[in-house]
Amino acid sequence: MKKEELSKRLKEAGLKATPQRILILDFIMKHGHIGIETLYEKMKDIIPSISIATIYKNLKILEEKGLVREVSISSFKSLYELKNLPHIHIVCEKCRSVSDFFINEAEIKKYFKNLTNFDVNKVSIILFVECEKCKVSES
Amino acid sequence: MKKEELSKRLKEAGLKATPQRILILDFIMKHGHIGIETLYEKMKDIIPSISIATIYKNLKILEEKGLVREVSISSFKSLYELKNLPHIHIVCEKCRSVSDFFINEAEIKKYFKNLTNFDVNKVSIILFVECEKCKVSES
DNA sequence: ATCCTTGCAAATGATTTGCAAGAGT
DNA sequence: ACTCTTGCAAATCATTTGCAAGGAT
Repeated sequence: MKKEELSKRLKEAGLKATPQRILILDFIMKHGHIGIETLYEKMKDIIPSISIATIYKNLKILEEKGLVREVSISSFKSLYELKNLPHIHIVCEKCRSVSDFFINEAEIKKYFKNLTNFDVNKVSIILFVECEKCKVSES
Repeated sequence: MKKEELSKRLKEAGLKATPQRILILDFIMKHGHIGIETLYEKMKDIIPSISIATIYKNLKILEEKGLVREVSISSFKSLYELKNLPHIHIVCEKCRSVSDFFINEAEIKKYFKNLTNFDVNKVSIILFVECEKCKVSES
């Protein structure tokens, strides 16, 4: 997604398209998910004057406007991701990498509706596994 | 579960069975899941000298020893629960109540193995719904 | 008796806030 | 021009740590 598209998305959400916000979205997009500290470090290279308070404020408002989602995993710091395609998270317990697995959301909701009898609005699913890389590098 | 049983569990984990620890487990058990601040408030009624640092230290060590699990839900503070029967969390988006739904873990793992092709060690599943109470109290 | 745990206070870390200057529409 | 956003510094809130005294085995 190019800057213009991100800019457009911001304006549609009623937010001004500042370089800071575009860059936040851009980095989140490139990383899939990214933590605040990492975001701050990377943004400093491009906007050296950036303040971490600005990042906090923007992540908050971007989440309120529905552009970004916070990902909470026990014993991890919060990560942030674009609210695009529905997916679940796969966490490697060895190397602590987090990756996305895209899903058919309706399908999953149906499965859980079936199981629990609740109409599910939203799901948050994390699978803890050992990733391929770690399996291979095992002695 | 009675105090003696909790005390036994602590000793089995190689921890001393102090009143503070027993009370922490007792409250977590009674609440299903409880946050640190609430735990602190409730414990003060029974052990007025309790320090919140003690609660932090103990939750940490209880988690390390596998007696307790931290539950992370976006925009919630961490909750803690006993590591007993496998279950998933159902969160009402209206009243923000959190409840447990007990599952057949093998079954769920099979479902996701089937879907993702990963051998799943552990799952963390949160379903966001509107609970019965909230549905009823809707105008 | 020994070692672990507690409670306190201080230290650290994370997040939020107020405000004046600057940038986007 | 007007309003929203930024960056800074300070304030607040959450979590961790060191240490001396007390408690569990």
